Amino acid sequence: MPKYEPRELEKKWQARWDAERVFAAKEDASKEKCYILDMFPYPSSNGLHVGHPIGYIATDILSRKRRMDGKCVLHPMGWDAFGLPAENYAIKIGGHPHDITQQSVANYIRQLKLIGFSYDWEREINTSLPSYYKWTQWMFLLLYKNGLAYKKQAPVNWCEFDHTVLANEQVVDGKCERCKNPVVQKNLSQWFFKITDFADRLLEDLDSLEWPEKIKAMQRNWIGRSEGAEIDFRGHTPDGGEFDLTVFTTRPDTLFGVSAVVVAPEHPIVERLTAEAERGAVAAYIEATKRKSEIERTGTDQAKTGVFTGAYAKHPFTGEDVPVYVADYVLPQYGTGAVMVVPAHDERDHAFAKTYGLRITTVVEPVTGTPQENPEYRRSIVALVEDPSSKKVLSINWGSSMGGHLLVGGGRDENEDPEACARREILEETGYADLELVGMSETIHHNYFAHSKNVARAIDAIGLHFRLKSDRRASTALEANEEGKFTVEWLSFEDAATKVSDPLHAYVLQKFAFDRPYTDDGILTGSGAFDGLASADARKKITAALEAEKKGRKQVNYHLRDWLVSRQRYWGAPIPIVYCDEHGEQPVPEEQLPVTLPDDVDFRPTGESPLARSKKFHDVACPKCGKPAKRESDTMDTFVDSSWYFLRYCDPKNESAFADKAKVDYWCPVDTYVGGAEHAVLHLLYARFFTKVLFDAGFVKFKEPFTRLKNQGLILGEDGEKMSKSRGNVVNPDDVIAEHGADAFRLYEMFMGDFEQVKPWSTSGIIGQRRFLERVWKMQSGAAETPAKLRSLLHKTIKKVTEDIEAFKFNTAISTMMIFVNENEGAQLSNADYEAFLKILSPFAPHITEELWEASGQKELIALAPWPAYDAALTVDSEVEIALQVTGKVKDRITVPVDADDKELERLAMENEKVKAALEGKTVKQVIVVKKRLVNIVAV
RNA sequence: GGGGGUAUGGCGGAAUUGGCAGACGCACCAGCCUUAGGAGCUGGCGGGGGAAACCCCAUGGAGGUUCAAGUCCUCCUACCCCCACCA
Repeated sequence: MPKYEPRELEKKWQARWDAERVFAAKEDASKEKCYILDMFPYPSSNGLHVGHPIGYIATDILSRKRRMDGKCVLHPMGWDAFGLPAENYAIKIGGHPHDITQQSVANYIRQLKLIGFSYDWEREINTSLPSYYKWTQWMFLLLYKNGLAYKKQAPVNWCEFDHTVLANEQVVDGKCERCKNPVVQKNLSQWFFKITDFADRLLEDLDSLEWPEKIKAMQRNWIGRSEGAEIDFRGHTPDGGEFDLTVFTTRPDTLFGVSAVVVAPEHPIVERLTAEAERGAVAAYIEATKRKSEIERTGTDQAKTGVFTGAYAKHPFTGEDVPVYVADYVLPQYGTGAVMVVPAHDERDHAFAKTYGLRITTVVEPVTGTPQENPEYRRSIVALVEDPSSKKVLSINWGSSMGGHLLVGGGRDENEDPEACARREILEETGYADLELVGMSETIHHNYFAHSKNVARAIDAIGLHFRLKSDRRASTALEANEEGKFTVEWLSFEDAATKVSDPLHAYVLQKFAFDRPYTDDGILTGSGAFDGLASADARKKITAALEAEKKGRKQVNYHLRDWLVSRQRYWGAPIPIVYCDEHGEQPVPEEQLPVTLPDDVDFRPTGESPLARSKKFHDVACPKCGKPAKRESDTMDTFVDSSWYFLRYCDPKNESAFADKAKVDYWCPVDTYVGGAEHAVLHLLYARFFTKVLFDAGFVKFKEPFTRLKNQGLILGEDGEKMSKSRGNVVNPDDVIAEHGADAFRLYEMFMGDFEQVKPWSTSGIIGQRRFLERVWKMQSGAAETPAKLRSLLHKTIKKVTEDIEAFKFNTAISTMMIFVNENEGAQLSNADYEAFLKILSPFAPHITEELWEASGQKELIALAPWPAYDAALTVDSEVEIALQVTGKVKDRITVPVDADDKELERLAMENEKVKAALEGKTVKQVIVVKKRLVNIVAV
């Protein structure tokens, strides 16, 4: 046997796969199809580092295995090739983005081929080529014709320094990602896609997907559906002006706690509602808001500022006048751009009310704890005693088993005054007597289960806030059963907040010590006819009452906004629209597509779209009348390109359609989709949106593009930090492969740990995989028959590897194969069994297994060989080792027949010498037998 | 502030879903082989005690349920990711 020289044989097999077109996908209606897809990369000029291919290796293993299963596999690769980095780099070095992209693509292909992936390279796509973006433009027109693409004036992120619009993702902490200068808002006429029309469908269909919960949660979050109500306030100014102002709230149950109405500074009504006397102040405030940067405006820890407008709004039910303010904590683009201020039940409103001295009225009584069945009713008090000189609160420590730290609490008789009751309890338990009452809470509805008395309780509690006037203490008067059960401690506010865990006491602490408003649901109070209702019920009833009086309505709002797709940049797909003086906005007729990028243009950003500078491009004839017209000069967001690319792979060279319908019907949807979690929202949401648009238009038969999604975990540098050029911890796969070969590299990436978990790279770790392959290289076969024990191990290994590949548990699949190889010494394997092992290893290490397969006398490729079946009977042992425990401690291990019954196992355990010794002088209380696992003899 | 996740030897990570914690690999240690070793082979390798048999402790922390807990429940801590003045 020659030495294992990975590089030599890897080149050999890669060349043969290419030459024989082994991985070219062909539709075959008689076979089950399987579409396994990687998120296509943006070909960066930096090339791939070792973190990138982990997902590609996983999909390659799955694809190779599924091909061997006899399935028809589509496993393509392509390039998300439009985008800013290539354009910026071109500007920097004075080249053209097209050339730079082509160079990067060539380098990516070289690197990917080095790793030995089984892509169908004949289906390679590139979003920056006219043959592709013709269909991106076609998609735009499809949306346009269905009323889903529209142009409107909108505020966008604008970088003053780079003179360009920036996508949201290019704005980092309110600054331009590239030049780090602050980003300002600018009003520009922009193209949007109406993704908001699909909000509910995008939300509902998530349930049907085999996606990580995390990604689904992020999408739900991004869509941000919130149910609530719009409420109309009738307003007036002292100058006799009148106006209608509608607010949006998710908490109509708190309507009776309104003490002001606030509108966003950008709200168009501000002009009308501002009283003459306040105009100066309001204008100054709006001006100040404009000067604020994104971060200053939207930081959650910013102080709540605002200005009174002089106007008042009438409460829709009580008719009371509440003041109207302008404040920048209200955002113009969400809801109606106006909110009702309920200081008692919203953190921001609370802070605002504190600053401007607004009334704080409790209209929702708190509910704490978990409601129980058939509770006993009680009354109680909870007293917070504060020592103002030391800023500490009085706590009673009952010990960890009795509820831990509490404030002072106690039961209250039906007619007892809460203050008197609290003073009595404080005196009895702590002895403090010189107290001043400074606050009393609303009724708190507390539910809990009293384990000591085995009874459920519903308690109406009153919280009281006392200040210590002096530390004069009387002697305590404890009941006999309370003596010595607790200690009295003074805790800092912060200590108390972490130590007091009982929900009732914690609420009282938060209310008095930290002045926190109650923002959860509860029981209505001070709300007229709605008193006593639970919040959820009250929301419905109050909304219904508003509707009946035509003063409001049920309303659903979404965080999701329409998708802004215009970009004032060169390196993207031109938007296929023409503007005619006579006929206005005109779509470019389909037969004129693609609208190609001009190559004679200076694409340096100056503020206007570079395409507008090309006369050849810009001056066209109106498609309708033929008179001179102007072409739209914006390009599309690159996320448009990637929203439909998975369809193009089905039929990448089609010139008359984005793909042949029969081919799309055959291959789609994608069965397994793999990529990084950074695309959790944007790309995956947009692709889902496009799929629904195409479904509605009858082009595809499925509503969701990606049935199963897996996210690869990030690979960190050896220092445990994210790999980056600036940190200097980037590892290049080229170097690793040059030293140990692609097979060792593939195995190591898969062996490192759980596929979806973050994990650091270790260059020394890869040697283990190289050693494993060296052992495989030296494995021998030729025995007439494999020994029974090894044969059984082989079949268990086949079973485990088969199941683990499907479940993306590649790390344990590899360790199982290592165990098999470690167990295998000398020429014990039959040729057939040896070859079966090579087959299950082949998706992981395709090159070495092709070589050994050939050396074993096979003429066909192992990549085309059938996946071995395992004999289920051989995966089950006839004997198993079980543990013998005495009271949970293992005393011995014995080997027993696998089908031994409980009685037999118990007998064997009782007869065991070590068990007998451990049972010496003890009485057996119970024997637990778990077949194939253990016998546990409980003895005292 | 909201949502999601993670925590197991020196390190990466296993653990049949409640049943023998530490599989597999790296690193390390000892021995063999070798002129040599960044090669190969054999053995060891969570901590503590003990000559040994064996005993005790141990899966971020504290409680709990159970014959049995890394796994289930309650509370807490630390770190990571995403979103965030969204009313």
